[in-house]
Amino acid sequence: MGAKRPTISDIAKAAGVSTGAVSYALNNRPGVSEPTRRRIMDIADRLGWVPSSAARSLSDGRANAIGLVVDRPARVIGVEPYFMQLISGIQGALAGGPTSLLLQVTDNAAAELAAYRRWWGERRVDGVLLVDLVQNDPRVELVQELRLPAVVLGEPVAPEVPCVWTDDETAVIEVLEYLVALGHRRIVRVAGPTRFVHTQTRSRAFTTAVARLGLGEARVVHADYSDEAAARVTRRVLTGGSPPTALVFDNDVMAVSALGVAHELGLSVPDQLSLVAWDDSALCRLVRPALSAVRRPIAERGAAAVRLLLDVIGGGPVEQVKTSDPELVPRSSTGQAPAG
Amino acid sequence: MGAKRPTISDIAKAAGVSTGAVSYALNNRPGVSEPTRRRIMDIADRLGWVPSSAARSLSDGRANAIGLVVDRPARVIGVEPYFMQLISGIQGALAGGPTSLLLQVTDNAAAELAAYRRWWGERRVDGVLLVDLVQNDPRVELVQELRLPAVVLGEPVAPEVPCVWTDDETAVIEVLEYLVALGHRRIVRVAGPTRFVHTQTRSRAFTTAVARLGLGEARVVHADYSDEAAARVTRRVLTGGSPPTALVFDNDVMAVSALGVAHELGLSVPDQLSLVAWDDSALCRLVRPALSAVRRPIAERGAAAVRLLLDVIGGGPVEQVKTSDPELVPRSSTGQAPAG
DNA sequence: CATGATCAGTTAAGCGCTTAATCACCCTAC
DNA sequence: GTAGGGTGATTAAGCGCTTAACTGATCATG
Repeated sequence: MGAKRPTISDIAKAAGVSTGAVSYALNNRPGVSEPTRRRIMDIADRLGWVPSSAARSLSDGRANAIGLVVDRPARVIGVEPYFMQLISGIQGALAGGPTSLLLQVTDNAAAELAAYRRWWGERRVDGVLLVDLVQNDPRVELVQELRLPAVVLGEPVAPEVPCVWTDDETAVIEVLEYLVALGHRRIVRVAGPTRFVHTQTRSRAFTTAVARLGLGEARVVHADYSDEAAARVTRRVLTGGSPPTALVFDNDVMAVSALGVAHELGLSVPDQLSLVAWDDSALCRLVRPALSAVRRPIAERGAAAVRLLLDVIGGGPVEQVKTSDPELVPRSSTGQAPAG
Repeated sequence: MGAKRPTISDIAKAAGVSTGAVSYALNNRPGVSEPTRRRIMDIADRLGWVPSSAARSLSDGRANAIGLVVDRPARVIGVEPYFMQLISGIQGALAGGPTSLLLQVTDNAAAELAAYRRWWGERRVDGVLLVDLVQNDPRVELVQELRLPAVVLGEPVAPEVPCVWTDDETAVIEVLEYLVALGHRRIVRVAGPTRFVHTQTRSRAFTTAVARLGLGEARVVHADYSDEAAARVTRRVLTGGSPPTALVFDNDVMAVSALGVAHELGLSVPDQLSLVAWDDSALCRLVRPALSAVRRPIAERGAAAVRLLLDVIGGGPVEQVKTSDPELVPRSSTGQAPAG
């Protein structure tokens, strides 16, 4: 009916006890007899009582919320399935609990820092999730300075920072070995921006593996995850000297974009050119030929990060959690290297 | 440095005034002299003071947050650029202000209702955004019962419910006329689930226009926005009796999926089959042939909805805001109908 | 039978902020 | 000289909940 929200004192009145007793009862703490507790509980949910988060936060200092800020231009974020999958995973781990997710999308790093600082100041969140770490990331410094519980989604940065990571290096190697087995020797990696730590990690793994496999000099080019940049870079690589027979991308959007470029250049995929996407998604399945991709457990990462964060907030130990390994899903965009 | 968050009483102490004075000063209300106000302000931001949202909510009853719950299966949500664009728009309108966005992704309607109810009970949000309305939507009833300010993103449902809507009907007509001009007469609409109001709105417009243009009986088939369902439905339609020469989809993912099916059936797009997507996105640009699409101002909708919601929360009048019109972006997936 | 324990509650302070009510001045006006 | 009127502040109550400290019983124990 009306818009009156019952408070514990309404319950207290109805039960003929003090508000203190009600609080103890509802929080399952000792101090009230079993029958009284039951009576209070009954009244509480007959009245449809829900604790006021503001009052709770104010008195116990916990916000029952965690924050995520995503700093990628709107242009990119719309296309990439990555974040929505991540958010799905996060919600999965949050479901049922008292904790909510505060989301912010910004388009510059300064705004992101400001958001974290504001949330902290307002005591709006108990902790935050950090994604897309860059070298010497100022956010890491910030959360440490503020003593704001945080979990890094990506790769271990320092032993005192909890994180959830995925073994990308092994996956890079697996992809390379797979391509080499198909006869490819000129393989170019189309990576994301250099500043991201995960870009560097993968590039390092790539370079090392290329050397180990005796493929000559490793070639890595960079784009910004957008289809436009990827198209530009791919076009240049494919029309330059000693063009590669296989391309490995850092996300799915860029790989799909490259498919268009190949088409435009009259290169048949996979007969003349093989393509591998990172981050499998419906996108990869949807296009023709369907893209071979490295599937990472994105939702799992999100869920694990949330669990870890809630742990850390609860005073648990700092851990570095490893997710299940990425796996290569071969589809129709990879095949034998062209002869000669 | 440390993790001590200053409160107004710290400021009061430093300024040698009462906390009341500090509060008046920081909120720009009368009751303090200009010099004192300035002094207080200075101290406040030297100390890096940020108001505690919990304390504020508790005392003034406002949460400074709005909520959005999206109820689509994780499988679908990851692919569709729609929501991320919507969220971008929402954030744009929120940026700079004191209001944050609380997001929840669920996979069933009951959980969605529960989320709204909980947020209301916890006084966590000042208002909510409602998307994907269905016929006689229980959420509308709920927010009215709770007197929870809400803005519907979609179509007007009732005069007392504020909403932001886009003129889909005209767009449907425009698309049809465009296709008819290209010589198409057998046009099938591949729609989203019937339960959504916007599906019905578009279907009605489609049926009416088909009749008016003398195209015989209107054909509408339904899928659930996913690529799998779209592929299934498209396959059936294209291999059935009197196959259409043009298909109009209710989102981008389904259209892309249909492109794959056409390929699989050896139908050349656009020579033998024309395809139109709803909701333009990078997806449409990325595939070959690039998809003709109806572009809707998604981010604009989000931003307008937020502005309206903040208005309503502030006690403003209930309005029905119309966004700019959708526009057809012709690309390579539409062409002359095949002869005969 | 006095002495602790134990149990079931109550009281009241406090979390950080807003705001109505009050107060102490100083200034005009009659 | 005193009533009235602004200013520029202070006081204190209250928002809804948690929790340490306290109160009164009831009950076993030496």
